[in-house]
Amino acid sequence: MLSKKTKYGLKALTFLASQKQREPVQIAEIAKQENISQKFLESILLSLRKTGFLGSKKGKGGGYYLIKDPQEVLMTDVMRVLEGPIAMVPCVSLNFYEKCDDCPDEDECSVHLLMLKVRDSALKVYRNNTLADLIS
Amino acid sequence: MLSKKTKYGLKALTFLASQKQREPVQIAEIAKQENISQKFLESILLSLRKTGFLGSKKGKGGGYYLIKDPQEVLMTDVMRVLEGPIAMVPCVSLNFYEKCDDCPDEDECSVHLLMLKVRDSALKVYRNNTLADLIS
DNA sequence: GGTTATCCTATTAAATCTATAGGGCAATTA
DNA sequence: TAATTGCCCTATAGATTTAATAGGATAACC
Repeated sequence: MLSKKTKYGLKALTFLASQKQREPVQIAEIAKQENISQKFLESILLSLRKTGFLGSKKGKGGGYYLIKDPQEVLMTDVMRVLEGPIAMVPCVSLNFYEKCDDCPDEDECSVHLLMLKVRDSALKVYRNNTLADLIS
Repeated sequence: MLSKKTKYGLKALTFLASQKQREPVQIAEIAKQENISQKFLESILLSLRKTGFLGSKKGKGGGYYLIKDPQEVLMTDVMRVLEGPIAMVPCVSLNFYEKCDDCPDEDECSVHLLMLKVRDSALKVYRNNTLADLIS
């Protein structure tokens, strides 16, 4: 299940991307438009800034704005920051690999095999979609 | 993230499918071989029986056994029983559809659009894989 | 210097997941 | 028919994660 954090994060990014000018938008404005709890959104935007997706400006006329062009923002990167691993099990994760406690041999594991295929298919989608593709 | 329930369920199904004869295997035996908590596995196997994947036999010489041929057990069906919806958001789910509270219009929603693609790609994998494909 | 709006930490409420406990019930075997 | 075996079922508890809230610190701008 997709977390609310990711859902809200994606909506906020899309909102900022579809803005005519690249001028700062206040958290309150985004929260209102997208029906998101303002305080919760605050922490999400903060993490998107720290990971290089957004810039921010304090004080009057301040807010958040997109740093890169929407075409250059890959969904793989966004998803990994917001949702974490794209893989459904750590043992098939590219960026968050971890060995399973059970499971003596990954190559013999049926779950491993299946989840590898699922990961690849998801990866394909995320790699072929940028923030620009989400704007309808 | 894939739940332990699904992981264990898949392992158990694979274990039963790779059995030479189609004779009942005790819970304890499966739990030991696959490093699974026996009591937890018990409830998982029970749900797999109730949903028509497994049969069971009580008393001495009893246990669980596969009902269908492994080639006929689609991963779509297994996943939906064990893990629930294949979609990452209810608004793009085929079998567990639900409207979002926020989001006035699904067709305009960027998350909806992206998750539709992800669902389709996952579905493709699950539809093209049966229990027989998991046995290496 | 006051106003605006982001920044940051801590805390909590709720939900879900994982596992355990304990006994009941049905089938088999002797 | 009595004992044994192993599934059947419910309840519960601990742990983890998620979602949201509270409250103030900090920085920018006029």
